[in-house]
Parts: sequence; C-alpha cells; structure tokens
Amino acid sequence: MNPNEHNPRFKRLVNTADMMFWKFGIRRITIDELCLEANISKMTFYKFFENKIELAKYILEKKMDEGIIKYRQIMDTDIPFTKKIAMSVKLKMEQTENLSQEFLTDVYRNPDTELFEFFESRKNDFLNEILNDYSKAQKSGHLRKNLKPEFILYFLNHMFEMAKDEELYKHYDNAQELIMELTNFFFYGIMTEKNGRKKST
Amino acid sequence: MNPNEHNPRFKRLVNTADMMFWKFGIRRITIDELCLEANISKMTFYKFFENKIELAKYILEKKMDEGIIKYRQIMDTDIPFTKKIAMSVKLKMEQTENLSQEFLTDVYRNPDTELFEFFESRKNDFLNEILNDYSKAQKSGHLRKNLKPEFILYFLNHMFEMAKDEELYKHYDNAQELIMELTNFFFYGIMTEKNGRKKST
DNA sequence: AATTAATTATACAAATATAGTATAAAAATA
DNA sequence: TATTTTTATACTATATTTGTATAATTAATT
Repeated sequence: MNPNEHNPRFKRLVNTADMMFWKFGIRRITIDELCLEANISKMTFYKFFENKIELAKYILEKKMDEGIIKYRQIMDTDIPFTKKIAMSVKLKMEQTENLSQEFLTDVYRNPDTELFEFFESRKNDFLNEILNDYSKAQKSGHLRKNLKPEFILYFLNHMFEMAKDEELYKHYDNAQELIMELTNFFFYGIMTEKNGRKKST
Repeated sequence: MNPNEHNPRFKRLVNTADMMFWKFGIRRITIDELCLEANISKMTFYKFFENKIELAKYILEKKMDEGIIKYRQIMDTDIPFTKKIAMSVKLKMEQTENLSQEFLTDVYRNPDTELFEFFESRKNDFLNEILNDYSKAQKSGHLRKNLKPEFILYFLNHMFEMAKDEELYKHYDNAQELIMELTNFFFYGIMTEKNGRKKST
C-alpha cells in the first residue's frame, strides 16, 4: 500500500531493483546503478526510499505477500482438503525453485540484522498461518490426530533439501520423479485413511 | 603455460574466479571475496597475479584458447568440408549461448582498455585464422568463388543476432527451428553446387 | 503565460569499501 | 632442524558509495 505504487518512476525503480537484486544480490548493486538503469535521478530514489535496505524490504515484502496470497487462494477455494495440500506443496516447490540464492544470501548475511529480522518475522507469521490451517484440518478429521502440526512444517521444509540431495537423486531417473515420490510420501503420511490413504499398496 | 598451473591453490583461485566472474561480471567481485571463496590468503593471490585484471585476462585467454582448439580439431579432422562448416557453425552457436553477458560487459566497459584490447586482439587472430581457412577452401573449390570470405564472417556474426530477433522468431515454432533455418541458409549460401547445394527444392 | 511542483544534474563531504603491502606467526616441506 | 610456503593481521592510500544541498530543467496546474 505504498502511495507511490502507481508512479511510473517508482515502478521502474522497483522493477529494476527486483531484477538486479534477484540476479546479483543486494550488496553488489549500488544506488547509482539502480538509478541509471531505472532512468531516474538519485534524488528521486531518496524521495521513495530511505536507503537500499528499505527498498529491498519493500521488494521482499511484495514477494512474500504474493506467496501468501496464492496460498490463501488455494486454502479458500472450495476443493477437497487433500487437493489443497497437494496444491500448496506444489506452490512451495515452485517458490523454492524460483528462489534467488543471491538475494537470500544477502538477506541473511546483511551486517545489520534489519532485513533478516524483517524476513524472519514475516516468515513466522506465514508459518503460523499454515500451522493453524493444519491444526484446524486435524480437528475436523482431515489429518491424522497422532501427528504434531509442527512436524509437518519441519518435514515440509526438509522435503526441498531432500529434493536436491545427490545421494537420493541417484535412485531416480529424473528430478520430477523424486519430487513426486516425496510429495506422495508427505501426502499419505499426514492424511487419515478416509482422506487419502490407501488401505494397502 | 603458467608455471603455477598445477598448484592446487592456483587452480582453486582460477576456478572460483571463473565461476564468479562468469556469473556476476568482473567489477562486482573483489579480491577479498575471491580469496575467501577459494580459501587462500590475499598474499597468495598476489603471488599468482598482479591484480584482478590480470586474472581475468588469464581466464579469458583460457576460454578463447579452448574455443580455438575445438575449432582446429574440427578443421583438422578428415571429414568432408561441408561437414566441417556445419560443425564449426554449431560450435560457434554453442559458444554464443554459453557466453556470459556479465563477463563480456565488463570486458568491454572496463575503464582502462586493457582487457578489451587483449580480447579484441585475440579475437582478430582467431577471425584471421577462420578467414584463411575459408580462403583456402575457396581456392580448392569448396566454396563459391564469387563470395568474399569477409562476407562469410560478417554473416556468421550476424546469424547469432538474427537467432535472437523477436520479429523473426515469431514465424517459427521454436528456437531450434529458426537456428536450423539460418544454418541451412548459411550453408547453402556459401557452398558450390557440387559441395552441398541442391539443384532445386 | 505565469506559477507551482516534480525531476534532474552537479557537486560535495562523510562514511565505507577495496587494493595492495609489510610483518610476524603458523604450517608445510625438505 | 632449517627452509620455504602460506596465512593472519594490520595498516595506508585509493576508490567507491552514500546521502544531502543546490541550482537548473522540465512538466503540470492554475
């Protein structure tokens, strides 16, 4: 809800920064460079943002909000819960793939912890929302009762590391196959029988 | 033929620099960063290279030499000349694809013209070698006589721009198809009839 | 057309980052 | 052990970057 959201210079700046931060990380990009590329003067930059970190924060916030919105769209749709899980796993998978290592590295290693704290706090809000959704699903009988929602989150996060594990990958023909295996494992692992589990395989 | 070629620290440094320059360009990478990443001390860096530009020059030279060697391998093989042309076009195509825009931008925009001049001079040597090969082929009747070898080079260079032209690309289903079209056009355009041209299509 | 507002261009001081060197300690090698 | 290589640290001189102040341009509004 930035009041400058429709200002063409503002948009140009944010888009340029988004692209460049994503590609090179935050610390490698100078404000002068951004202004040159976005074709605005430095004074205009400082009209919009206090400094580079605030700009990065704005971009990060936007990206995270997009993810949350997509997640909520899935959860609010009137489809079976099993389908919701499958779709949200797929969503997280895609988002993990699109993640820029350069951007994230700078978020985590930024000397002052500002960006990092901002990111972590937002991430926690999001995780709590997911946790809440899973808890509700558990109460309404969609998920196994003898399963801590925190474990689900933990497993979900580690799924993506597993998807990149060389040792594990060896046993599959391609990445897609391994991802399917993990998703299925997760899927059947959390569901109650009536909601997705096969009685025997 | 650097005497340090087999020194593990030297190798680590060069490999790290290769990767990082390729990804981020030269100017964005500091010597400290390279040393940290390659796990060597700064003093060791300066044992191997006078400065960052010399290191970049070494890497650029290596990359260009690799290309030239591959080209010569093709030209020295005992295969029909038509095949040689097709293979060397494919080689150039691949090399153009692998080109790092970040690396090249820094080569061209480096404030002191050192790297640029080094690159251009090497490139010219290479172009002359190709020119020479085409001239010989022309004399031995593999190429049309009424065709300046310089035109071939010019066309070859512009083929790769054409391959990326949005307007042109529209008319093809995929990139491969357009590339084939261009290669064939080039191929039949330079050959004498007996060496590749179809009498009618 | 005159006034007002927004944007740029330029220059600048202060802060920060980087390059390159000197030195002593530590590690590896002979 | 003696010798060589490598590192760690500290430091100076540059170079770069930040953030601001100012006047000049440009665009928008009255």
